[in-house]
Amino acid sequence: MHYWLMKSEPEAFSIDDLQAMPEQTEHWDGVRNYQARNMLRDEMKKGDLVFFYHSNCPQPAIVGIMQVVRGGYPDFTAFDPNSKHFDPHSDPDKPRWMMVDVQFVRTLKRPIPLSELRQYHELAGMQLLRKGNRLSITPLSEEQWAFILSRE
DNA sequence: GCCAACGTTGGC
DNA sequence: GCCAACGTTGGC
Repeated sequence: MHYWLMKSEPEAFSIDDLQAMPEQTEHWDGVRNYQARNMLRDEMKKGDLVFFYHSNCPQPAIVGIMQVVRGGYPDFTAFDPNSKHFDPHSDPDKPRWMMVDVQFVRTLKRPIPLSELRQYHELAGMQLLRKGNRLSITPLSEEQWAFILSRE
C-alpha cells in the first residue's frame, strides 16, 4: 500500500471533473516524464491512495482524495496522432509511457494550500515541497499522509 | 507576465 | 560524453 500525490491543472482537469466522470473514474494520461513513468509502471498499484493537487492556479492546494483502481498500463494517448499527448516515438509494441486509472474518493473538507503545507515541519521531507520540484507524481509516507489529513 | 529550476535535444 | 540551447513547469 502506497500513498501518492498527483498534480493537475484544474483548468485542464480538476477534481470536479473527476467526480463528474462515469464511475467517477478516469485514466491519468499524458505523463511524459521518465521518473513519473517509472512510478506509474512499477509502484502504483490498485488500492493505493492519492491526493489530488491543483497546480498552476490561483491557490495551489491539495483538494481531494482518489484511489488507484487499475495499476500501470500503456498510455494509449501516446499512439494517437490527434492527441496533444501524442508521441511518435512510443511504439504500441513497446510502449514508452504508462498510466493508471483513478477513482474519486472524496474532496477534502477544505483545500489545504501549498503555502500552508510549507509551514509544517512534519512535512519538511515531502518531495512536493522540495525546491524546484516539477514531478507531477510524488510519493508520500504514511506519516505524511496521516498528518495532512489531520490538518483538514 | 516573470523567471528559476529542471529535463531533453542534438551538435561536436 | 559534454554541454549549450531550448522548452516546460509552476509558484509567485
